[in-house]
Amino acid sequence: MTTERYNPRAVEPRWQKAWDEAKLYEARSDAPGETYYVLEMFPYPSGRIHMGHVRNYAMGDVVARYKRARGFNVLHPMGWDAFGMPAENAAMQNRVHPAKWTYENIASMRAQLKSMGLSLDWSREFATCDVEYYHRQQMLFLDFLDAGLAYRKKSKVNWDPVDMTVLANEQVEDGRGWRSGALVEQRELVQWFFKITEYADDLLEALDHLPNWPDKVRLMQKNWIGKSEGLMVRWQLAGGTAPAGHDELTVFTTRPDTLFGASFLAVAADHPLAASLARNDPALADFIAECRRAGTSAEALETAEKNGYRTGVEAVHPFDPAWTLPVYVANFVLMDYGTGAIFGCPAHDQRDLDFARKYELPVTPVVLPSREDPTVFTIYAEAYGGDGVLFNSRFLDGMSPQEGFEAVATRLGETMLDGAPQAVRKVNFRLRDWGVSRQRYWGCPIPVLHCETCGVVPEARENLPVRLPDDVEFDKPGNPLDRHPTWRQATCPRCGGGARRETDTMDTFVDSSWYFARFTSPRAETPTVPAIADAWLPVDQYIGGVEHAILHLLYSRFFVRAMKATGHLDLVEPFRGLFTQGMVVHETYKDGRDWVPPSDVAFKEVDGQRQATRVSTGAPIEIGGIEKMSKSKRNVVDPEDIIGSYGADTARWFMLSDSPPDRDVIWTEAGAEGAFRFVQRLWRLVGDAAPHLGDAARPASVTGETALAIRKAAHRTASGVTADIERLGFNKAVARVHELVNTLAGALGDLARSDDETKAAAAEALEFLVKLIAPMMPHLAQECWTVLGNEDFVAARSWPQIDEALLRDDSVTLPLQINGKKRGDLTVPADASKADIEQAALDSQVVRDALNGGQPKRLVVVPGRIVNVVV
RNA sequence: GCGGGCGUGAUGGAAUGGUAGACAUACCGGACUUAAAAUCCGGAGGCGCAAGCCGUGCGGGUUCGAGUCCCGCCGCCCGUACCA
Repeated sequence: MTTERYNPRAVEPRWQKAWDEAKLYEARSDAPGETYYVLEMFPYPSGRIHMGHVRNYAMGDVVARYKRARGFNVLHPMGWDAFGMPAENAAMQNRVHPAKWTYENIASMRAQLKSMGLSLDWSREFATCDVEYYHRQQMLFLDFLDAGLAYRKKSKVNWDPVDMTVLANEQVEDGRGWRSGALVEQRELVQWFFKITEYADDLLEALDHLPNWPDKVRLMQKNWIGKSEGLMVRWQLAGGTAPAGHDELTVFTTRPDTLFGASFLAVAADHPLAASLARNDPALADFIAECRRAGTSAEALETAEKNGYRTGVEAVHPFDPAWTLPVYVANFVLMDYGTGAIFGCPAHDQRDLDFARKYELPVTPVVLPSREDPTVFTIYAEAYGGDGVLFNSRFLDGMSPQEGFEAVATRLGETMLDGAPQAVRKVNFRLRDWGVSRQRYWGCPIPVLHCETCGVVPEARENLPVRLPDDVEFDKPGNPLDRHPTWRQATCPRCGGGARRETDTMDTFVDSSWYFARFTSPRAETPTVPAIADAWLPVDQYIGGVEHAILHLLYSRFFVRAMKATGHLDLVEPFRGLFTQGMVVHETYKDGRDWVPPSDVAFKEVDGQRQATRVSTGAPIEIGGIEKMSKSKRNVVDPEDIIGSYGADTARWFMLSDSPPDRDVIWTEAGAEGAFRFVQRLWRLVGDAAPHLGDAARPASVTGETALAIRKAAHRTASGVTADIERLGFNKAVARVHELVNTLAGALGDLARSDDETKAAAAEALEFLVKLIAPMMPHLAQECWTVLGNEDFVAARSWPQIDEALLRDDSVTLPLQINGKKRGDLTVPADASKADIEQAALDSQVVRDALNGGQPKRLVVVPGRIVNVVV
């Protein structure tokens, strides 16, 4: 009778091996069923998986297994985002070749992932540093080059002096390199770019057609692309005040309606006008130099005082030749946005207002908020950025800002200056082209050559791949490819003369921008097989961390557009559904100034207070905040330890329990133990019941009360779990399974002496239970499945068939409220009419007491929900 | 600054505008045990002997009915920033 303890250490590897041998999870594009592509963001092979991976892949695996059970033809692959700096750092520190380091890491992480029992198609595995992969990436690069989507230009770049490489704007955070944390310098270099701005509008527009993306991510992308519609306005510079060659100044504005509130113009320190003026003005030259210095330091940006230098140049107002405004050089104007020049309207822009107050410039309000008196409305310390009616604005008076915008655009558009309109409409984007050149070794070589006679020449396609040389030294900082004795020497495919190889490699974000497409034909000679890619893509459900909300997702969205333009697939968006999961966090512990790992901390309860001591020394421990697991805080729990002691199913179950998947989950030892206890409890339930189920035929309908209750519980749980998984509400699905187990544990206690009908209901309920947990705890489910007398894989079986009739009750108990407060229950037949329920309510004792013989003021009946009597 | 999200028991969290606190963790009591662990049964928002009253950050509002919707505050978290 007593079931033996479930031993995951024996069971889990056994089934993993069996699944492997059966090739259970290998996907075929010609298999029956509608395709479904589930993908979790592939890992960087750092060497060990962490709890964040466990959570991410557990979620994806639930979706994959669930969809498979629903009859979908599921693709669920895994690979490695394997190029990047850490491998080179390891090479420099430990004198190990990046390739060796990377592939060894991959081997150990693959073993760790396999111990999780994920339903992955490992036959499609690749690493982005495999030559077979970066070969195809080079093919894509050449196609992009042909299509004008890749190009070279000299540009000011963000130079990371520690990593000795260029960074994209996206990779600079607060003026520091995203990886090294070093202050970024500006340098002029010739770089390779992808023309992501070509699709700026489309990338923005298409966000509205991604309903299965989190609003948050769509918004972040929208802000990043930063579209603004405005006017390029040409201002004449007053004769005699401006240097030769500067007759006018063009300004970009999104608020031409506030033109009559303008009180100054300002140009960036790098603006050509500023440069011209500085030649004869040492004080201005000093000011500009100071701006540049401040511009590169992050602290200066933080404190950000608005500083300006009055140049003496005067600009003529576009609508009034007699009205001139001073032109400043200002530290807050950016050369690389718009035209590098602005007009300031202090009343309606806080930054302009701060500037105007500092330099005592006029502040004229031109937008009147509703219900304000135009004769007294005054701007004090805060600019007014809201809507209203234009005033103090001559011919614009009385218009809305939108009407004002149009009126100014029209009038200035018709005003000709030197044969060109004084203003034209212009759409500006914050988004810049994507600089992909990296001065690193461990990346995909850019397949071009520099020929002395032909210039920049793409490598011939038949000469691909351009392989990374193995024999490189990492004893000095910088790019080892530059120092390689022979690798750079090549032959120009155009003229046959000597040429020098490009030594830049591609940003590793390029590698991850199309891997999801490669998974559809991972061994193809071409980057994709379009027909197959189009059959699988887009990815139906993509799951990963929100930290990739902008960069990786935006680059991938660009890539499918560029790949479509070059004929590699026919796709609008890469990811139909996106889910961003929360982090795994853990308490921190401190012994004095030292961080202490959780494994070295023991707890006890003293007077209701949790106290901690250090196991190794007995020292008292201070319990700190709950933070993201990190090496520096030492609050890391190693999945391998957890899987080794509790098993993969326990780790998976705990990761799915309790916390909503988009929020952070706190890893606790108690929580893990609780999950393990549940594993054992479920195992006992199935094991104890299995011998008594017999082969009782499953009746079409049941009459016994217990049997019916069992069936209802099973079908209702199945229905609820189905809905929860569809919405990725894993924590709720877990709660429902708990409920079912609680119910069954009570109902099946005396199964040996039950009638056949009850035994049959129990058999069905246990089958349901096992199928419902199978996506989350596949090993336990399979072991239970076997105990229930099955010889096949539960993972290959279909999802429980739900009998809708069992979801309904014959009678329902409604809460009975008096004046909105619950005063009793009312049990009525499920099909009772509204009138019947009303009558039943009026007949009830509580209502009669409350009415005291009178009539109710109102009677609210929501069938199936509630009854409310207002007296 | 701007944008977004969130505030519910001791804790993680449930709750299409309809019985607030499902489920779990921790806790308390009981059974089993020489004992402990495991397991099983039971308890539990607060106040109150009870009837009952009060309870979802605070203050208003809409509604028969508000954790949920609206307005105004407070607090925390995340993203982002001289973007004209």
